[in-house]
Formats: sequence, C-alpha cells, structure tokens
Amino acid sequence: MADVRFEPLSRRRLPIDTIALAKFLIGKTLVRDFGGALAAGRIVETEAYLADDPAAHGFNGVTNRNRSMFLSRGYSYVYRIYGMWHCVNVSGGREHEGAAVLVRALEPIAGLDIMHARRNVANVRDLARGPGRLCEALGIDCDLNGVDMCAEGPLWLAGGAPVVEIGESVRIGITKAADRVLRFYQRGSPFVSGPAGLRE
DNA sequence: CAACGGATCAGCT
DNA sequence: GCTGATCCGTTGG
Repeated sequence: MADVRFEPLSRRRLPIDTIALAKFLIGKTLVRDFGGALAAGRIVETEAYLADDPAAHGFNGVTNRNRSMFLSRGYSYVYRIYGMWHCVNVSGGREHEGAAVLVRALEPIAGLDIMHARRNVANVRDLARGPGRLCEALGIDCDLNGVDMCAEGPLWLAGGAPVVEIGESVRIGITKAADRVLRFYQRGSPFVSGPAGLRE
C-alpha cells in the first residue's frame, strides 16, 4: 500500500483549460516509482504549450514524436532535446487538442538519495532545477512517454499544498511566440530555474 | 554574474 | 544540413 501522501490525482480534478492546468500543477507532487523505491518532488515551475501555439510541438499536427500530446489530459509526453536530455510534459486540454504543460523544476521531497545517485551535483538545489535536470534526477526518458499520470505506475501526479503564490513570465528557451506569458512558478522558491529576475 | 562553446541526435527541410 | 521547451565547464568583466 502506497504512502497516502502520494495518492494519484484523479483526472477529473485536472482543469481542462491548459493555462489553468499549468497553474494547478504548481505545488502538486511528481512521483517516480523505480519498482518499489520512490522519488518525488514538489512542482515549482511549469510552462503551458497551447493548441494554437507556434512554440508547441503539436502546432503542425500529430507526428510520431508528439502523439501523446493529443491524448486526453493527464498523460505524459516525454521527448529528447539537444541530443542528450529529456523533458516531461503533462498532456492538457481535450482529447486530440494537442496541448501540454512542461514541468520545468521540482523541489525534491523524497528519495533524495536516488536523485543524487543519478545526478553528480552536491546541492539539493541543483537536483531538479530545470527540465533536463529533473528528468535525469527521476530517471525519466522516452520509455515513460504516454503513461497515465493519474494512476499509480512508473510516474504519476499526487496532491500537494493547496495554495502558493504564483508568479508569471514569458517562457524560457524558445524563439517562437516568445512574448506569450505562459510560464508559471512558485514565487521566491530557490528551486525554480532561470535567472533571479524570473523567480521573483 | 554574464557570455559562450561543446556535447549529441531526432525530426524536419 | 540545420534546429532545438538544455546543461555544464570555462572565460572574462
């Protein structure tokens, strides 16, 4: 029987609106199960990628890579970036919509020894501050693409603190639609990625 | 602290 | 061929 703190969120609790989902996920928990050993972190930073959004991988329609973005909300979309890293999203919107929320940073809360074993950094702060780093810390790769994150399995979403102060900014590292304010973060958290000006 | 280059490859043009 | 939802070590102010 799993720790009650990590009970999966039910799909009907996930907002259908993708911007609302990106904000909703701040403060929730991302849980990774390595066959019995758990690692988990509190989500402190997200970005929304919308259906009519040139920066979103689903903008030009379904491809083999982005297929899981078009599932109903609450499934993982994992892809490889810059040859050596992975990024994990939570699919958003209605089925076939092609929206997603990128999980950009975590505050580690469980299984820190597991994360340290996977990432060669001294500080807890550097374990999962950034989308590539958090995937490395939690052992997330393309094998975990398309999993149901509203049920216990290798990767799922659980509850968290109900209220946090949420900051907003433009998204990081993109060139298309770079002026849209679709990044959300827990204001003031040292576990948020990006320059200091984008954490306040 | 900011800027820059290297690592490394799937997906597209 | 080129680009990219990144990270890290090094260099310079």
